[in-house]
Amino acid sequence: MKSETKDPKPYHHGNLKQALLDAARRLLETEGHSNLSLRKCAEAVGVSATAPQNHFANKAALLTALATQGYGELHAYMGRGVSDAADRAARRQAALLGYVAFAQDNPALYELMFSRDRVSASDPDLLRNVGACFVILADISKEFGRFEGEGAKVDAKQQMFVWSLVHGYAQLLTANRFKKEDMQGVSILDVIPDLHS
Amino acid sequence: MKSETKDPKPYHHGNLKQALLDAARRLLETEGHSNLSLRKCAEAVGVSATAPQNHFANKAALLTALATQGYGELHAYMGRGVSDAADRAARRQAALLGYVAFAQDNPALYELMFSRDRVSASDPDLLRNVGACFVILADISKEFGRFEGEGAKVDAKQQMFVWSLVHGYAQLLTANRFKKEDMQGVSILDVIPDLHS
DNA sequence: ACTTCATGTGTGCAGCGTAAACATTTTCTT
DNA sequence: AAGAAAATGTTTACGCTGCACACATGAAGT
Repeated sequence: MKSETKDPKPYHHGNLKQALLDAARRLLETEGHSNLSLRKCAEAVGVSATAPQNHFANKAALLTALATQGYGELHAYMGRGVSDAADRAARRQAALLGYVAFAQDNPALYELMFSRDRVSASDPDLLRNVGACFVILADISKEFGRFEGEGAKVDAKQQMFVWSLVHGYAQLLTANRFKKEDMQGVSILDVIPDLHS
Repeated sequence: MKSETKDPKPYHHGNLKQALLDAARRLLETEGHSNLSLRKCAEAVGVSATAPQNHFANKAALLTALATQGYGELHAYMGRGVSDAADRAARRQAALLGYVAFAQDNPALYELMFSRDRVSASDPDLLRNVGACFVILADISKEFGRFEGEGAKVDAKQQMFVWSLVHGYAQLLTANRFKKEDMQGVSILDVIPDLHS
C-alpha cells in the first residue's frame, strides 16, 4: 500500500493551483478586473506573495487559465437541460439562453474571455475549450435564416450571425448598455427576428 | 489688445490635456491596454510623471475621456459618406460598415469603450456620445425584421437586435474569433440574414 | 540514505497610481 | 501697473504591483 491514490493532497498546501484560481475568480467578480492582483489571491489563500509563481509563469497565465475554465463552463451552460434526442430548435433555444445566463452569472469573467491582450489567445487549452463552444454554436446555427452563396459559405455566415448576435447581446446586457425598460420580460429569444415568411 | 484670443496656447506646455489623450491613444493601440500607464503618457509628451494629475483626476478619468472620444469618432464613422437625402436602407448600410470599420481601425479603443470597470460609465460626456451613437442605431433599426408585440416594444427589440449583431460582429472580428477562411470577401452586410420572405 | 524535484518563503527591484508640498506662469481684480 | 488668485508643472514620497532570484522545506525516487 505504498502508492494508494485515495488522498490526492500531495503536500504543502493541498492543491494551491485550483485554490488560486478559485480565489482569483471570486476577486475578479467582487473587486473587478482592475483590482485583481496575484498578491491578493495569494493572501486570500494564505500563502506567500510569490507562491503563485510556482503554478503560473505570470499573471497572464493565471488569467488565461481563468478564461479557459470560463469557456468550459460556458460550454456546460449551453448544454444544460438538453437531452440528446431534442431537436435542433430545442437545443438552439437552450443553448442561447444558457449562453446569456453564463454571461449574466459571470460578467467580469465573460469580459476577460473576450479581452484582447490579457489572455494569451494562442493557449492550446483555451483554444480547445473555445472550439468546443463553437461546435455547439455551429450546430444550432444550421437552418437559420436565409443567406446567399454556396453551401460552406452559407454555414459560415449562419455561424457568424448567431455568434455575433448572442455575444453582442450578452456583452451589451452585462455592460448595461440596454435601457432597463426595454429589457422587461425580454430574453435573447425575443431579440431574434422572425426569419421566415 | 489685452485679451486677444488669437493664440490659444495658454502657457507651459501648450494644451497638455489633448496631447496626453493623443499619446494615450497611440500607446493603447501599439502597446496594448495592459501596458498603458500614465507615466508613459507623460514621458511621451515630455512632462513630469505627475503632470497628468492636473488634467485628469485619476487614470480612470483619462480612460473615460478616451472612450468618450471614441464614441464621438464611432458616430462620425457611422455617418460618413451619407447624404441627408439617402433612404434608410442606404444609411443603414453605411452605418453598419462604418461601425465595423471603426472597430477595425481602433480595436483596443473599441474594447475599452465597452469595458465594465475601466471607464466610469456614468460620465455625462460619455453618456452623451453613447446616446448619439444609439440615435443612429435606432434610426437604421426601423423596419428591420419582424418582431412580435406592440409598437414601442417592437422598436426596442429591433434596436437590441441590430446593436447586438453589429457589436458582436465587430468584437469577434477584432478579437480574431472568426476563422480567416470564413471572412474572405464577407462583410457585416453578409452576416445579416434575409429577413423578409 | 541519498539525491532530486516540486513546492513554498524571503528579499529585492523597477514600475505603477497618486497624494502632498512647492514652484512657476498666466489670468483676474483693482 | 500691482498684487491676488488660479492654473499648471515639478519634486518628493508612499504603498502596491509583478516578478527575478536565492534559499528553505517536504515529498518522491533510486
